Amino acid sequence: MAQKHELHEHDLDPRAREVLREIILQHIDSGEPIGSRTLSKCGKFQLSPASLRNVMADLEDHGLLQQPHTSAGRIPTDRGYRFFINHLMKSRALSLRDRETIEKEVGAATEIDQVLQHAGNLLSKMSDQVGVVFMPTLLQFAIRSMDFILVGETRIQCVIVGVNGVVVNKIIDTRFVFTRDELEKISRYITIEFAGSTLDMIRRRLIRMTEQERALHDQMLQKTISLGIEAVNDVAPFEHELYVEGAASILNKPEFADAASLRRTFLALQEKEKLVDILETCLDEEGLQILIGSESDFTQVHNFSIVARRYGSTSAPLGMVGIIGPMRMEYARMAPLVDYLSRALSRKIEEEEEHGS
Amino acid sequence: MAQKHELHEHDLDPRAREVLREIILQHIDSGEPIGSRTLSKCGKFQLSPASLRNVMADLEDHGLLQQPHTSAGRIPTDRGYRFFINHLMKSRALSLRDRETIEKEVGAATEIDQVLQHAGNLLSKMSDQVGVVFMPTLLQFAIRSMDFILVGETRIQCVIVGVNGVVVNKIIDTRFVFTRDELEKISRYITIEFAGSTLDMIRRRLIRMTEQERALHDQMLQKTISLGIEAVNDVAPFEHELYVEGAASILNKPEFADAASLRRTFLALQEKEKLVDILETCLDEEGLQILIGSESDFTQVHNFSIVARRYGSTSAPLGMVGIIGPMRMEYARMAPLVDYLSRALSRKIEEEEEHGS
DNA sequence: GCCTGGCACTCGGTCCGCGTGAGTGCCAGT
DNA sequence: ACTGGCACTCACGCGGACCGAGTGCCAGGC
Repeated sequence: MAQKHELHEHDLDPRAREVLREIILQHIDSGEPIGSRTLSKCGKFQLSPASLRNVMADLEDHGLLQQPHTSAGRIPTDRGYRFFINHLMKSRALSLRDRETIEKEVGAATEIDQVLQHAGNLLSKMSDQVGVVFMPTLLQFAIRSMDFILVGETRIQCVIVGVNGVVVNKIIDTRFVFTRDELEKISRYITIEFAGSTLDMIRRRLIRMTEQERALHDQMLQKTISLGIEAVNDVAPFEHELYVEGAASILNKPEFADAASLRRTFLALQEKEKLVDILETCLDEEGLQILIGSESDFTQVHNFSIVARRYGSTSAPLGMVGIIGPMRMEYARMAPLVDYLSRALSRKIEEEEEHGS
Repeated sequence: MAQKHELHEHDLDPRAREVLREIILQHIDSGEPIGSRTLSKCGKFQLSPASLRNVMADLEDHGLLQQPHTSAGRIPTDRGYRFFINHLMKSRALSLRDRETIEKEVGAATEIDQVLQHAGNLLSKMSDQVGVVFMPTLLQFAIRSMDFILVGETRIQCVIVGVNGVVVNKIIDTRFVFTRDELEKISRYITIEFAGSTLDMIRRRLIRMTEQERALHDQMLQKTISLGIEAVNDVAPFEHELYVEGAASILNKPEFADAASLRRTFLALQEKEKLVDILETCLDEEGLQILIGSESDFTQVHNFSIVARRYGSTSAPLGMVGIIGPMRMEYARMAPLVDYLSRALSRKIEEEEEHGS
């Protein structure tokens, strides 16, 4: 009888909602299936176990609860969690201490990579879940400068600095031989010419320039364009960075007690590509995102939930930051935590941007 | 009765040696404890189980075998493996195909980081164990060039290129404000002045120069020295790089079947510091190194063995490459594999060095 | 003196049966 | 509309029995 369509708030009478809420809260706390008896004794309802059983049967019909086996209590389904998060959850505000901790930690590091890694670490510690921080490729971001350094006779390291202070390094093997002087000139030229453009724009302009160049036969120009295109063109090596911190904490959760799921979990956290996929799709949405179990391929397989939010300057989103944990997690605490941290990160990055430019 | 001192080859009569050898081979193959009956039936000995039991009892007295519990067969101890490796093992030569695979893979990548990561990956796949590649800090290596790039108003990225083609990047926050022109001059000056020196030497010379500078009050020189010292001084951020590849494969080994050891193993591979410690100490030895169980703190706790060998140019060792697996691994195959790969890596690096300079 | 077959013993692993307790659905009564 | 009662189900834990692999020891044979 489980209904397929999204459940609205008013589809459930207030009592049923309270019962669902209590079951989820208790289950989050204990990890055990919740039975009618335990629920009756908790004091929140002046109802006998039998009545609660009826309510719970209704909730099960709605697909919000399920029984792991016939004679066990109920645990929430993915839909149950979803309903809880949308309609029932009262997220606790972050304590002053927590906020201070975040501000301090985020403020401490100066280099962007460090800030991000710190953030993941911090998140993992504060949530006791796995913290993830994701920074996608920089293709769509504007650059502040672009420098080329001689690293071997025909090997050049290209250092690109984004307007938001992000630094990306890439090594290019080229067919030309460059001298230090040439590279300095080229660096200066390209930086002046292209500062403020996105890598995408730069690539297109460079390609257009190839045509002009054919007419001029200017060797220096030719080298410049060739190097510029090399640097921007094959953008794949601008690997997205993904920090996964505190995998240890998740291993102690009772849901990952047995060897099989422990192994699966381990492998899942290693396979960063999948994770990157998910976070990339989340990048389009603005607010706090919560993915529960079956709501994405990745979380489905592993019974994970992901709580994440975009961070970055107002002008352009930079990446995602969030936590991964078992579906049974304290969303009421995780939500404000991730929210606050992502905002703190964003603020930090904006400051950096103003300050550095 | 277990003897403490190192066991020599002639301490065991030939038959006992053969028995030990066979037990270890069979145990490596099956993972199970080996009993006298199975051993008798294998055909290699024309002996009854009872006689073999006597031999095995002797081997146990020597501390080479042990029983997991009273009524089980025997498995090798750390000492048993050690004796096996030192005196009994016949390492198979690497097949032509394997050698070709290695040559191809090592030859493919151009950037040193990539080569190393590839190597770890390859090693993991070919051995079905965890592959590790370790590159320590560059303090003791000579540099080819040193460039400084403007990344923020008071933030400079320093790009150091070693004579062996290794590129290291480091971002410095400085109290001075630099212009592009200044940085170009400084880069050129430092590169000309210090090419060929090790970071350690450079630091010492720069510190000596501070005194001269006080007399001159040359602002440019002051800036140069300050930047140079910053780049070299706090060398900790030249983090040693450690690639751990293919952790998945080790999880399928039967010795890590239960949840507890699975968890321990997982955590062990995450804690890279410990691993770095070990590999660092191994860096002094020249040939192939095999660490078994209790022979180091790390391997003891986790029942690991490590097979590793130094790689790098003849002039200076660069790092360690090897595999980590359960003590029960095919040493006869792993040893030549690691050996060959490390030599291939070294050759590659030497070529790079000649070619690039 | 070395090898062997025999024998008693030990111990881990598996299977079975039982009791227990938590939980359910349904129904009749208030 | 709520409640108590009742029969039923099922996972889980426990103890006992059994089996098989392996051992140590001993006495006998080449």
